[in-house]
Amino acid sequence: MKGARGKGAARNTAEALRPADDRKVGKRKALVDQSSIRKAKKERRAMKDPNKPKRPPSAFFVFLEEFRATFKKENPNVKAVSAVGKAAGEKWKSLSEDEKAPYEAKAAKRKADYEKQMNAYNRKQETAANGEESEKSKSEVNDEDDEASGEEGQQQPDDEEEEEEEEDEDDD
DNA sequence: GCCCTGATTGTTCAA
DNA sequence: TTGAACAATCAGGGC
Repeated sequence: MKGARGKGAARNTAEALRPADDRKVGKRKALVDQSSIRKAKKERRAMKDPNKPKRPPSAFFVFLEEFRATFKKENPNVKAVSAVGKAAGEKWKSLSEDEKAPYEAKAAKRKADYEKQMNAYNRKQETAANGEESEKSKSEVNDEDDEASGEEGQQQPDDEEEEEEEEDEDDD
């Protein structure tokens, strides 16, 4: 992970629907004005579970991954992500349904994978919650003599979901 | 030095 | 139903 991710632009989905020229006008300033929003976002990110599976890329993002490599090769001097994003967006729109199909297939696959991971994640969460609850009731029973017992008891079932998907590259 | 921004589209989730 | 958030990327700029 690169740590700070630029969710700034994407957050303006409504704005994103507007012409680019509209959008680039003092965007950052406006956002800086919304410091409270930023704060909230920060808090949200802070409390976000790092173990939670990341959202799967959409077909466009799958395409973008590939496009970036190509774009870099063809434009080694252009480093701005905004340029890549713009170019990718234009190219994406120019693609036919047929050309988009493989990316959509990949995205679907990733999505399926994501759902699996989410399942496992949710199960883990439930198990943890249950463990906590039983732990709570246990401590209610034990009341005051547990101090020494430690937390070894709540060993989570961890990786029962080995995620052995192994990417069977089926595209064309 | 750390954190945020920009630029894009599609998907997901919450209200 | 609608709209916000987030997924990747990384140079550059602000504080």
